[in-house]
Amino acid sequence: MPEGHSIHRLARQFQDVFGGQQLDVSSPQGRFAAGAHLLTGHTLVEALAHGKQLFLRFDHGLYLHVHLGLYGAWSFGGDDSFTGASSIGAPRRVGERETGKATSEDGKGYSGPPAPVGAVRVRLVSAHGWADLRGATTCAVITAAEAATVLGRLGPDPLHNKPGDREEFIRRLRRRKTAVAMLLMDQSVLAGVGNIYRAEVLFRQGVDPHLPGNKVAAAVAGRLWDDAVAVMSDGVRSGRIVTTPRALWPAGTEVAPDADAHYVYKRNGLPCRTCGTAVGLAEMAGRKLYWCPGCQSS
DNA sequence: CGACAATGTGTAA
DNA sequence: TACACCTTGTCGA
Repeated sequence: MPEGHSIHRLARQFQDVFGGQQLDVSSPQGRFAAGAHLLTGHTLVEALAHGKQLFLRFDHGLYLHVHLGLYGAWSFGGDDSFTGASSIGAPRRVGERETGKATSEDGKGYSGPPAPVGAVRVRLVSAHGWADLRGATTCAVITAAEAATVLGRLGPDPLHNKPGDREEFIRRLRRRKTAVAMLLMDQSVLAGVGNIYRAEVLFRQGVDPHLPGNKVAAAVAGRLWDDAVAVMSDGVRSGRIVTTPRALWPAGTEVAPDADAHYVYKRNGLPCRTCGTAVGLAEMAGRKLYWCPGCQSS
């Protein structure tokens, strides 16, 4: 999935290209036909992200709630005014794999959305462009009260970093005996972090992933939060997860090659970029955990 | 072409 | 702990 940075980019994208506009909502695939009927003809007032949850609020008080899950994605297209409204560089796709690649119906020749390709759960159409949702794990029309319930289950989001969030994260992490690597993926402890960010932040802070939450020093927990803020904010800017510094990329390179973008994620068996120890791989609660046994021991 | 894995989560056993 | 969800890119035959 799309970790939290992708969802925050999506919220900005929806606000930019559809905010204040009346939308035609449909479900070409059919599975969301009832929900689409509740929203169509209404105006998008606000797009919100918290962690990996996305909420689109409409003028009659109902919300479209979307969670992309493991492989959901939104794709976009439209005329020049639609593309120009986007503040995130108008990617044609935001989700499991972002791409800036233009599609054939883009730009000057735009004459409405293309025929749906594949299983399009939701299609939003404005006067100037469209958005298609595929593969989401959650897609529902909910009330304000229901949205509040979803938000209430989530921990602080490093991409909001509101006053008190840092302390709240430290409290939630340190009151549990579960391994810190599990807790960083627990959305009620920290909202928006997924498998890549958890591995990379633990490495960058030299924290043993197996250390119980209640054994993580408060200062160390604070550094985990601060690093998540830094690295995820960068992800919102670039649309990619890059956790290595430029010094580790080939000389003269401005953009990190995929092979050099991470310290440990999917680098099992390869030498640690810092100490040379082979990067480890373990299965933890059904997810792959990558770490450096040399740099991250306690 | 089929098999499989993937930035995730909810539910059942 | 297992698997259901049900899309897409990648890799091997």
